[in-house]
Amino acid sequence: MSVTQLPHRGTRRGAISEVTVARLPVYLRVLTGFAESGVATVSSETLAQAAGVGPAKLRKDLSHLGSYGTRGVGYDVDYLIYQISRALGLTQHYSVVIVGVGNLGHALAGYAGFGTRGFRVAALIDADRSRVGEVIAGVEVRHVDELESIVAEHEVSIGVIATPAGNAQEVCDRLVACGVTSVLNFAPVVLSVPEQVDVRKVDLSIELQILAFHEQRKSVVTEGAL
Amino acid sequence: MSVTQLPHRGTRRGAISEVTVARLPVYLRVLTGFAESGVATVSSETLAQAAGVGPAKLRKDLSHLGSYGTRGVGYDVDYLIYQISRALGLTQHYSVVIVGVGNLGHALAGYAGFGTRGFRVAALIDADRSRVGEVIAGVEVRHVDELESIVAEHEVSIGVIATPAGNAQEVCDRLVACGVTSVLNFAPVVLSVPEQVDVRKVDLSIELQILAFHEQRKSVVTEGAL
DNA sequence: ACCGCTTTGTGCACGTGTTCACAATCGCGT
DNA sequence: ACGCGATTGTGAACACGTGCACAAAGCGGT
Repeated sequence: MSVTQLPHRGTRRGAISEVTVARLPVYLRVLTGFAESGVATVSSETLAQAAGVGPAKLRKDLSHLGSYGTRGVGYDVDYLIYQISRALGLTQHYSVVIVGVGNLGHALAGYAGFGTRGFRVAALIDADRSRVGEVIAGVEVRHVDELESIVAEHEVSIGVIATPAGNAQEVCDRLVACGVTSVLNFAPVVLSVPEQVDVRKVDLSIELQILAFHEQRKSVVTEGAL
Repeated sequence: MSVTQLPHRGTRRGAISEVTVARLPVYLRVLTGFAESGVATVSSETLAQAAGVGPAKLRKDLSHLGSYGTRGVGYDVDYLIYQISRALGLTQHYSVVIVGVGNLGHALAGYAGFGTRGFRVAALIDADRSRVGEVIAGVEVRHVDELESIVAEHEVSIGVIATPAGNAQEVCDRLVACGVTSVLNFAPVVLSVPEQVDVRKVDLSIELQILAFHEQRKSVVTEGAL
């Protein structure tokens, strides 16, 4: 999973907490699965188990969006999907640019999650001119020199950085300079951005290291049991 | 960033908390950068800024591993790198298998973070026989039928799942059945695993949706300011 | 040897997130 | 119309993470 890079900007009154927001997409996915299976209503018990959380936490999370369940019955699947989508802002449409068309950028471009649910990949951007013009998953690769004009033209609000670590900050600065206010960073660096920009970081190496820690803990425990 | 899928298994006495463990790899990376720049000692102030956290939090995190700083001076970069590495269990070696050689599996195989720091990719595994034998980033692709024997032979403890969503749970079950105790899941599903297995999840779509939420919040605020 | 400057390590207070337990509420059968 | 079983929504207790503020402790200059 990924972690926010910046400390919480003061939580507004009545706002949904950050941890809750992070869980809503999971509920949404599970609910979509139920909907496709033809399930019409779910209890917090069932939904919570499918999402891997406790029922109480689930109900409290959902209660922050409003009272969309009916007591004694549960939640209407379709209606809850709509409400969560709305709370997450998925009823609007967002244009995304992916900068860096290496292996990772390639994978991201092909990722199904991008096309659906309100996200449209406006362009793939790379510094290597030999890749420019190539079409990946229906999207054209364009040169990084055009970054500013692409962002302006498509009203891009979300930038995905999949460049090598060395270029990430520069790319980020350029994105921010032309109005991008959310950044998803795959490069292994800590980006510095102005206050109002949100950065989320996905870092392979960090995930592995966290797993390594738990592995080690397990072996120590096992030793201790001998 | 990514998130643990399961609730905290009871925190052991004297253990390092989960949030701290998640930050240690960041400190480690920043420290490595300092070391390469020839910096010998850093203060909590400097290190914290580079890592994007507050100085107090940083010191408290580090204090959980022991007293490795010297007052009035700061932390010895090399020594601290060693201590964090040891705390994370990176002084040991871990064998990893990557299951699913699509775009994402390809990207992961090529990712530099895997080769270094105690992680060795034992094999790439795919269900498509036409890919078997291919060599990616110096690692051979082998068929999923051999999964169990590969895991046993290389004493694999960490499995990376980069398969389509539909196959993820099955692959996970097989990995767990032959002794893998840590799983890094890129497939957009909630895996169910036995108690002692750690699962971490990296989910593109979830990250985007979280960013979408913040984007929406910003535009609402902007509207309100008109 | 001492003093003052710097920086760590940490006790304490605060805020946030989680869990429990239960009252409020709904549908349904009679 | 009414009562019963089921399930939500939530107040209150609790656990955990964060940030402040300061005492403890090292270094260097005199």
